[in-house]
Amino acid sequence: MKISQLARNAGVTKDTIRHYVTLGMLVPDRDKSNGYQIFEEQALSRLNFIRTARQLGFQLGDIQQIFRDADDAHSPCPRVREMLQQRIIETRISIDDLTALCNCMEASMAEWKTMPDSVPDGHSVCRLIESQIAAHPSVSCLMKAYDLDNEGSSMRAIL
Amino acid sequence: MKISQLARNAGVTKDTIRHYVTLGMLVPDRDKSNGYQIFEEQALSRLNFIRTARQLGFQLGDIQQIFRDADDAHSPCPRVREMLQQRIIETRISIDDLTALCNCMEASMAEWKTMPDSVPDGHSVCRLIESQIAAHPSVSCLMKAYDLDNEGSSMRAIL
DNA sequence: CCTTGACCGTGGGGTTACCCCATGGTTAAA
DNA sequence: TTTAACCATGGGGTAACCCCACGGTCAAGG
Repeated sequence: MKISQLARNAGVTKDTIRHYVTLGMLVPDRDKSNGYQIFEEQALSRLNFIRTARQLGFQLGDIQQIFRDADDAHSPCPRVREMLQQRIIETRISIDDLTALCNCMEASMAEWKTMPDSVPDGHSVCRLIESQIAAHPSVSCLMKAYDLDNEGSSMRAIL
Repeated sequence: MKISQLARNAGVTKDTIRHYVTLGMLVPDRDKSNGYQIFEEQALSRLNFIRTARQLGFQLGDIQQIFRDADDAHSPCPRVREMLQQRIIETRISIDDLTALCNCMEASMAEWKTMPDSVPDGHSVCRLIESQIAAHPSVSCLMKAYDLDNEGSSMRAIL
């Protein structure tokens, strides 16, 4: 199989395949006459594996590690379980962060409903955004979103 | 103010400030004797503005546009309202995507509870992940997460 | 006066998972 | 034989920085 056919079969772009080849995640044979990459059926399984793992939240580095484990005849499964658990935790944090962001944005939109458009002068660029700059600037937005205390010290400890 | 003091006052790194300077978002004076960057009080307001806008989900490119508007004495506010609305939509989509991913990961973890660790052979790398490769591979995971139909044609249209 | 440590600027590479372009060679069909 | 489709390679770009190294500058203590 040449690269275009593999790409079609796997539903990825040629660039993606080339990227995996440079990372050593796919190792094609070469047609000696012209240097073309020749992929076996196994490459398709690998691509399916990679796609599935990526859908599960694994990064390419993780997947490379899994392949290395497998090449050493070690079971990658314990590591896979650990990594997935970690990804779940990270993903939950991302969701919480984005939810806080969304709340923050919606609160701002609501506040802005009653505010006029300002013309910038030397001191002000955009009063809408400036209205959101608070006394404890580094934590104000998240404090709003999370409804934390006024002092914000616990939050600052986290940040 | 020199860069370190500005960084301390604003709660960002020197590299961040340098980054903004190269993007033209901050324009320091120069000490002619040694070339050091000299920042005025206004730079601090700008950094607060940038941080707040970033917390609201704006990208640096958006913020540059806002600054350009303000420099032209146009009110950036209408654009800011539009952009924030768009960011809210995008953020909601991201949250939905991550939630689907999280459901997918948790479903896999649950399925794997009863599965043993496999030793890799020529055909299998990790049976845990391979158990998730489905008949319609490009949509299987999202289909599960969204509980879509078996055929998956509508999903494929989206992808 | 000299040393030492903290500061400064510049330039370059790295991160993630690719995408896009240009160049030049190859192949298969008409 | 032309021509369109394919191939490899190399390089640059994405977002928002972080980190390192090199070499110059400055201020305080001995």
